[in-house]
Amino acid sequence: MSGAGRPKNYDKDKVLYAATNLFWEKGYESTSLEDLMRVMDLGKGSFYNSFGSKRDLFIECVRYYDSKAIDHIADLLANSERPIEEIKNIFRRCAESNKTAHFLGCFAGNIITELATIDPELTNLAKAHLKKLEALFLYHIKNAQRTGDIQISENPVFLARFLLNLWNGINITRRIYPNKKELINMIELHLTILK
Amino acid sequence: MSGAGRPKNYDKDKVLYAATNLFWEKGYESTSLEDLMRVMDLGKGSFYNSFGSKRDLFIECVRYYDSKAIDHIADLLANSERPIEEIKNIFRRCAESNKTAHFLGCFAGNIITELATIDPELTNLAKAHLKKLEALFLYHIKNAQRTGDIQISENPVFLARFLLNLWNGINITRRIYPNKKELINMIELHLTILK
DNA sequence: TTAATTATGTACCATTTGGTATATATTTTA
DNA sequence: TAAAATATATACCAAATGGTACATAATTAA
Repeated sequence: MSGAGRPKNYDKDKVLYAATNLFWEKGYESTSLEDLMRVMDLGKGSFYNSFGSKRDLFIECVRYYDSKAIDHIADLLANSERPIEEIKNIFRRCAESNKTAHFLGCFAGNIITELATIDPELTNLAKAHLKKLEALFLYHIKNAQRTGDIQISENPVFLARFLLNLWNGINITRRIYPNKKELINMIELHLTILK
Repeated sequence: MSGAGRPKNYDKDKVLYAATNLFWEKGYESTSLEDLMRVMDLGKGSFYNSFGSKRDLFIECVRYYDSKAIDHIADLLANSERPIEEIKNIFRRCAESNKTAHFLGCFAGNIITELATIDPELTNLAKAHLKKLEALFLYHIKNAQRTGDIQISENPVFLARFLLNLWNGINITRRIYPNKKELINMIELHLTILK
């Protein structure tokens, strides 16, 4: 099935997941190869044979995260009877995160902030992710305006970007105020626009 | 005037300014001592004699930036006849930044994002800065509600945090859409709340 | 059963990192 | 003018960095 040669001794999905979580926690530069090899449980030989370089692995991790996260949210919204309410609940659940999740923030937002002036290619991967998120918002806002689920007649492009900015803002604000009490009212105030 | 000993050969304000700009551009970890010594035009001897360590210098830079930036905005608002309009204009001017400013973003937001899970002490300096910014918003929102300059009766604490989140969101959104056209409508949509 | 193929473990490496030690230079104070 | 005090320049350093070379192990195809 998988051709000749010694078989891989690890589960690709598992090591990618582990690496992604580490990059998420520490950022790109502050994650060392030693760290990566430890959490992936891989030796140097396997690491470089399989992933080429730290940078290549990072790219794979971002793509891995991108597809998983976007698929998840797309499914959530596609299977909801009131997608706008589901979008609102996604933001509300942000406020209810535990401390760890608050301090981790959004993987894509973190990458953009760390690498904006340092590595445009890596930054673009993260930008593309957030643009997909915005596109999901836009799609469901347009639908809701058409079906009458929301009454606001504002340009849906602006509304989607408004939500993207709420998302991005929370990524920083949640580190300053890592608890529901301090976040939820600010978030609800944003959501009053979507009606 | 300044006691015995060989006098310093550099302007403290200038080297601090140069170091701050470099940290702003590259972040904490990605800024090397070599980089710092170059932009500060200092040798190793002077560097360590005067600033102790890279980390100590960073702390000085954040404090330096914090006081300058907060003083500037506080003055702007204190000297305005309609502080709420001035706040709105601050956000509008964000949208009008040049590409460089868009990619640099907010120094404090960048620090929080890079160091949230890595260095709580450094992160706290940046958090304190953004809390001061929020406090300025709050002060002038309360005033405007009292004088009738704005009519909205929403809890001013929530309104101030709403603006803080707009600020934080722009820090990331501006990297994705680094131009006025793509930012201004989203920003204006936020500002419609403040009336 | 042997050759081809792929994975793994290990020893090694050049570069860069933040930092120290120390000799020397320049100033003020006594 | 000598001593004390501070600044600067330079040589040096240990540790960590990402990465390579290569021998060996494990599998399949011929």
